[in-house]
Amino acid sequence: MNKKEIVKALETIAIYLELKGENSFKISAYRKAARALEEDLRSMNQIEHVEDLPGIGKGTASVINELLETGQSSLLEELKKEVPTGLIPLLKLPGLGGKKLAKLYEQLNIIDAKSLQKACEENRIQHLPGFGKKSEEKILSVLKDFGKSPDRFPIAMVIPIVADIEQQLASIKEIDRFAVAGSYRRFSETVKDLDFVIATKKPEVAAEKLLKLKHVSDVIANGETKVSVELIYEYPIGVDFRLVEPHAYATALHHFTGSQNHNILMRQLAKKRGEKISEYGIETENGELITFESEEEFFNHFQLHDIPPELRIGEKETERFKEDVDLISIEDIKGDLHMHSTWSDGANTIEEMALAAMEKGYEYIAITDHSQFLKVANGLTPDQIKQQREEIKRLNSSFSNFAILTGVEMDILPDGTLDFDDALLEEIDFVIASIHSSFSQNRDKIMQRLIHALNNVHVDLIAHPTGRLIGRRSGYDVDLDMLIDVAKETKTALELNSNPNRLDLAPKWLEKAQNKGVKLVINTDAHHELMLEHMKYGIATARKGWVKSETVLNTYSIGELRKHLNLD
DNA sequence: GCCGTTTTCGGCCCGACTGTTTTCAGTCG
Repeated sequence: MNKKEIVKALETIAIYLELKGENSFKISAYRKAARALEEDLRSMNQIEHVEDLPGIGKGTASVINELLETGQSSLLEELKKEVPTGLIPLLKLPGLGGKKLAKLYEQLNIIDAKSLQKACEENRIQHLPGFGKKSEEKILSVLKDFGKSPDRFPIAMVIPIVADIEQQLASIKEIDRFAVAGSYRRFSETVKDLDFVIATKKPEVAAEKLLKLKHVSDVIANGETKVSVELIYEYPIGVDFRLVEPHAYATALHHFTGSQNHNILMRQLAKKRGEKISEYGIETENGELITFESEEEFFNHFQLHDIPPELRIGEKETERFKEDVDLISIEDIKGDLHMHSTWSDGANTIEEMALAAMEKGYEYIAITDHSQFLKVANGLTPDQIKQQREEIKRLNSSFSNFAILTGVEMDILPDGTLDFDDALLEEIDFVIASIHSSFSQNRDKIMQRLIHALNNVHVDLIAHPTGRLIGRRSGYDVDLDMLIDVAKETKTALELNSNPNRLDLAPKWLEKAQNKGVKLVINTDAHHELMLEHMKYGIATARKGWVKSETVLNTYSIGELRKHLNLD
């Protein structure tokens, strides 16, 4: 059994224990053990004694060892016999947790959604202790929408929603300051709901106005400090607003940004010092409440450097940020090396793209229109590439302190060959190779295609290496460890595509690539001048992978870049 | 179930809201 399967088994055990209404610390012990395994970089056969990992003790170690030896867990098998499988999806219903479901199973023999609905309709639930008429009505109503809308939303889908909410919040005059928090602020790939922290001296008035926001379809909670609503855009999405007094804004923002596990780490840290963290501030031993102007000051209080939201994952950040951590930031970016113009499927001319890039303070861009194979995107023929070079030459002569590199995003064809021959590629400043076809080929064939491209001396970059679209398609079957190794051998860079639908490569692989000495390029793949703005999403993703600016080619000055690409 | 410079028992992050109670359990983040 491999690590992934063991982690899955431990998590499944935790779910079953939850459904039995077990002690919550016991449940989280199994989850902790699963996390401990996941975080350890070694594979199962490289770990000699699992018990040595923090968070794994006698009990969970014996489960792990049994899984390793027999491929089964007697505990899990036993639990499966005791607890009906149909209860598991019901844990996702809002308002129903393990304890309540355990009660429903024991008292009314409810084993799945169907029997739960029946019991509600027959009014058998309202008589149970701890339940009432309202609980019954609520369960019926959540059952109705069960499974209708997606579990989590891809980040790209909620970006415009957040912008819309922010715009409305800005117009409420009782709100002093506000910010989006939660997994959106941490820039997770997908988010379940949205959180906003609001500083106000008039919480009642502000709360009232929040209930009148556009798209509000339901009010989930309406308290003094928390307003929870459902908004309907394409799908219904939950939005929590937390109202705090202005002086508590920084600690509240930290608290509601999370992650949950990051907060636990911070609170454990505080506890060791005899202090207590809550959203309202830090309570010292003598009962004094300290608040802060900024999150940075809050972290400094614990002798930590400012931990950016993207890295608040609850793993090693409280250790690593004892020191100053060198991470890439948006100011380091000096150019963008993947974008399209009206020559293929872009919306703006080359000149417009260049002007927009200058506006952002860049030193250079590369124009990388599609190659001839990609007919749907109006891919360029060799002749057109040559004509385009003339236009770029003309434009360059009119610029001072800015350069356009000639480029192409060349298709790696289904048979593994490249769309242009070497003689043409030789003349192009920046050559990107990428896959846009035959996604369903097996791993061997996909790797054969990628490796052929990597081995071509003219290819400078592999774009969106996995082809994934977050929440929509998983991409083609790439052996990423092998891709990284071959990229290192051939001195080819790998792309971090900043388009929020892609974010490809993902942070874990960026970290691996950087550790192996592979260079990265963070590009927007803009098809419109406004999409040059997507760079910030790439930066956030890079920071999640602990990427340093020296790893990233488009932090180089134009001189350094030309030298690296052997253009002079 | 895990853990230990308040150690082998008794804690385990902390608080808001709801719906049930009549002081609190369960759920959620």
